[in-house]
Amino acid sequence: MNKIASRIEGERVLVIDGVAMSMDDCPVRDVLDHIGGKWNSLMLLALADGPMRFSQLRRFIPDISQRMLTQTLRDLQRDGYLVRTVYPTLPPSVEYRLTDLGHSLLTPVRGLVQWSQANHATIRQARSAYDAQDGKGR
Amino acid sequence: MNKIASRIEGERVLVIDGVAMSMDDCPVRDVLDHIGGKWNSLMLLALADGPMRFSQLRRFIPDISQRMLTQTLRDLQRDGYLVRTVYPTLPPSVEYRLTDLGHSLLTPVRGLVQWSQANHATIRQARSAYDAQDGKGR
DNA sequence: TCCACTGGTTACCTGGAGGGAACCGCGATG
DNA sequence: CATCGCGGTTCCCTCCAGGTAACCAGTGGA
Repeated sequence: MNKIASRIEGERVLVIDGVAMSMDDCPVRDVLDHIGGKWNSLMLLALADGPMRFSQLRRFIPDISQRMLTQTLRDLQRDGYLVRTVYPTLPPSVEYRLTDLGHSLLTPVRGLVQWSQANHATIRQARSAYDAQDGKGR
Repeated sequence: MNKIASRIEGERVLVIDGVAMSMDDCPVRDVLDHIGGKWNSLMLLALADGPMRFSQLRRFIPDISQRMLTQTLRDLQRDGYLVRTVYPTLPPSVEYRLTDLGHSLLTPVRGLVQWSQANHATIRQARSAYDAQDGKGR
């Protein structure tokens, strides 16, 4: 059996696919929880091909509220995905630019984006099929 | 400018990286919101190398509550990532098995998992650096 | 004089994700 | 007779992500 839920040196660990995954201090969840926010991955994609200013991002993603824009940018900055630079012009302009870490995260994120676009129709189909049989035979 | 926030045939669309992303009915968010749940991606990984039964999964992922286990499995089944098969034994045993769609989703998910493990240390470092400077200079 | 734009902060509120615990029928086991 | 494991369902509660709106200082333009 390849699957092991055990303790290695007192730490609870799952071994899946031959890869150890810690449950107590899971790096995967630690990362996924943050980029899993409503706007985070979209923000990374928005900054993919060049830095943007605050109000530029605001116009680019019209659905985001000012509060969530600030918060999302702060979160991404805190995790080191982007840098915030203030230029002392009048009025001061603030530039957000992806770091190398941010750019490298884009690779797996794009993988998921492409998969989503490729399989969206299939999923919608599966959903309506499930809902239909759920309604009749239960 | 590569970035366009516009309307194509009345639909609000972002063009990022040369790829059109719908905002109104976004396939990416539609997928990411579902696999972004707390247990969903872990569940896919747990079923990666073979089907498992309900209580087998329960023991495998001890932290999940019975309620969330059922709900997560239903969600994944609804989206077509896995199939639920009841064997009329006594007591009836229920098997959960990934579909081809589920397996194919594992590819990009693994990409993210690997990235997370590779860059976890860097991120934690960035976080504590941010928190430290936030404390002093603000 | 009044408004708009810059880049935010703050207070308030709500919906829903997720946790905990009890309960279910059935059969096997002690 | 009681308890365990199977595979759930149901109710209740808490917490927080995220939305709305008001407000801020400073400057430029009509």
